[in-house]
Amino acid sequence: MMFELAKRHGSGTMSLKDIAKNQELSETYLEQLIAPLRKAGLVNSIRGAQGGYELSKKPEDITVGEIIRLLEGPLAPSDCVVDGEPECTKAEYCVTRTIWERIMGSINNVIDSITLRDMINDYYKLEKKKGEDRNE
Amino acid sequence: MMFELAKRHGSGTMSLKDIAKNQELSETYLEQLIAPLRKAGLVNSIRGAQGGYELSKKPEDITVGEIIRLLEGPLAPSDCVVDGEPECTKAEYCVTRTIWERIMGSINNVIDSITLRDMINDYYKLEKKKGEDRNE
DNA sequence: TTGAATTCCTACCTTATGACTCGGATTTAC
DNA sequence: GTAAATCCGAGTCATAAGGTAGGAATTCAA
Repeated sequence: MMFELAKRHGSGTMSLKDIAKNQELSETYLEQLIAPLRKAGLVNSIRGAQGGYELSKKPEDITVGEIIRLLEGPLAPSDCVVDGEPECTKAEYCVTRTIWERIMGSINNVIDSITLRDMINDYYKLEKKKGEDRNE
Repeated sequence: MMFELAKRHGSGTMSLKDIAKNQELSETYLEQLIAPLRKAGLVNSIRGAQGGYELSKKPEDITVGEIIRLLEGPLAPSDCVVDGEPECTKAEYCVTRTIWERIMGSINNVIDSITLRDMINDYYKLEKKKGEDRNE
C-alpha cells in the first residue's frame, strides 16, 4: 500500500478502492492497515467524495523500517529485548538475550536502510529487465 | 537446552529432568523440543535409567542457526522467499521480495556466526563481570 | 528379576496473533 | 441531496506457539 502511494506521490490522492484494485487486497482490510499510518502522520487523508490518501513526506524520507514497526510493533524476536520489560534474572537468559539483540539490530539495520524511493527504483529496474527478457 | 548441554559437554549425559530444573521449564515441553534435535543428529540420547542426552559434536561445531532452523523451520519472513514456493507474478511483490530476502540473509548471517562455544564464552564473561560488580 | 529412572511417541489443549470482514457513522465534492 | 469516500469498533477465522497428558519401551542397579 505504501509503495502504491509512493509511486503516486506528487500527483494527488489515491483512494483505498484504487489501491485495493491494484494490489488485489480488500478495501476493508487496507482500512485497518492505514489507520496507524495515518495516526503516526506518515500519510494524509482527505475525507469525503474524491478524497483519498497521500504520503505526507517524500518517498526518500520514509523508510520501510518506520512502516513495519508501526504495523507490526517493536519487531522483537523475544520479550526480554523489548524496552521497558523487566530484565530477566537468569544468567543463561542473558546469553541468549545478546543473540536476540544482535538479530534485532541486523534486521533494523536492513529495513531502516531502505526507503520507499529505493523500492520505486528497484521496481523500475525490474520492469526494464522484464522488457529486455521478452525481447531475447 | 542446547546451551545447558554444551556447558556439560565432555562430562557425560544429562537428563531432561536436570535441564528442566536448571532452566525452569517443564520436562514434557523439553521432550517436544529435543525430538527434532535428536532426529537431526545434533544430540545423542541414551535410554533407560541413568540415561540422558549429550551433544553429538563439539560446542564449537554447532551453530545457533542450525538449532533455530531445526526448531522453527526455514525462518522466512514471507512465504514467497521459501524455496520451492511458486514465484509470485506481480511486480510489486518482487520488490518487497528482495527486502524479505535481505532481511532473511542478515538474520542467517548473525545466527550462523554464533556457535554454542561462543555462548559459553559469553556466559563466563558475564559471570565474571557480575562478580566484579558485587565487589565495588 | 524386579523396580525405578529415563527416553520415546501420539495426541490433545489453550491462548495469542495475523489476517480479514461487517455494519454503520461521518465528511465532503458535485 | 446524494454518492463517494474516510473513519470507527467490533467480530470472525485459521494457524502457530507453547505447553500438557498418558502411556509404551528401554536400561541400569540393587
